[in-house]
Amino acid sequence: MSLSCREDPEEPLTHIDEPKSLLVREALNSPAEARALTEIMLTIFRINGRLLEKGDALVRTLGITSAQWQVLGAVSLAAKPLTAPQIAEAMGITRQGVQKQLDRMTKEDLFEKRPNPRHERSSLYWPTPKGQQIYSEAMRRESLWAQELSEGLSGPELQGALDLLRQLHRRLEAPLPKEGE
Amino acid sequence: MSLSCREDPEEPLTHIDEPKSLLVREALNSPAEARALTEIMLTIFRINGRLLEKGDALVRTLGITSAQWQVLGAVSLAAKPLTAPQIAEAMGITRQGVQKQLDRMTKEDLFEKRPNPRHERSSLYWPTPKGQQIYSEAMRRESLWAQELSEGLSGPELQGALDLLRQLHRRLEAPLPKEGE
DNA sequence: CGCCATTTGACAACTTGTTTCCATATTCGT
DNA sequence: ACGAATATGGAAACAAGTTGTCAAATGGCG
Repeated sequence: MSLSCREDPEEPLTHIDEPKSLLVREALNSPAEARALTEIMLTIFRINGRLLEKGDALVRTLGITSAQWQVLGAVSLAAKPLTAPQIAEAMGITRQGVQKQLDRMTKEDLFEKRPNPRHERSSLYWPTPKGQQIYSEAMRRESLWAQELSEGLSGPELQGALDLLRQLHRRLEAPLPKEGE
Repeated sequence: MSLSCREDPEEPLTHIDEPKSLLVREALNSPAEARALTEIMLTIFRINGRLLEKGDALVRTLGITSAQWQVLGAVSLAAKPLTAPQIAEAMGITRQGVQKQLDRMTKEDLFEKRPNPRHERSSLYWPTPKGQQIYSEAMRRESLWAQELSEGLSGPELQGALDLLRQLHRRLEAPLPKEGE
């Protein structure tokens, strides 16, 4: 949280060669659009980190983590019981990761397993009344927080940013061309 | 990657009660700005996931992970050798996490330890020529990728989205009010 | 100078999620 | 109906990061 060892930024210590020059040269060669997009990507990383912090803090006193909140949200949004792989697909993470959260939340009486008529081993999961109550309280808090956070932001600008981000997301989802692996 | 078990979305399976109604009610109570912001946050989560995938794929054939790329970037941006805690501060993670990456990369001849005149045990780290070369190639690939990805996107819209995201980031950084913990 | 709080490195345990491997269940083509 | 391809769960290993503990180094203050 603090750099006690080298506060003053100018004194030249031991340095021999400078990769920075390469970084700068590459950046200047790019068109403005690509540079803006790179900045957007970096900002998304930073915001993502902050959002995870805030999200965890928001639901901590409900006894869940934001990962568990997300699982509750995926099932609630589907409005019907889902299997672990279905939830994983909806959340964009692996089924094993989802399964761990489901196991924990089932043990904590937030989810219940139901027999799946379509599959002998792959149970369906549905929130218990306790799980539903916790989820709705989480959503209430999120809603209040979003209202506070959006205070004074321009509606059209928000919508414009959302449109662009969705476009970006669409461009990112399809191709993963193996990169000469 | 595919939901084989429940493709048809309409057939009512076993469901008893519906938290969805709560979700929808909350959403409709919120002003449009808050709803757009919530959508932006969800989209950021999704884009973040895709970006991490792509970033890893981009540098995989260079023999580094995106975490290591980030460490190289932090030191290159500073343009002088840094200690592990300084890099951690710059990256927003803990010094132990950075130290793990530094240890690995030092072993792989991507970083070299230099004696720190200010501290007997806390070494300075600087990329070796090999590390510099790998980093500059990573940046070259990133630049090409960003150009490709930004193709056809409107410059002003990109800039507008960036401005809004930065504003959002600024609003997210300060207050973490403990939430009645 | 000496005490003491802070910083740091080293180490270990834990968390969250991914990957890999295997055994079983399911689906689909013939 | 049979067999192959695909899904699935479970366990184990791995990856990246956090937290906690301890000892050594540093720096400030009386």
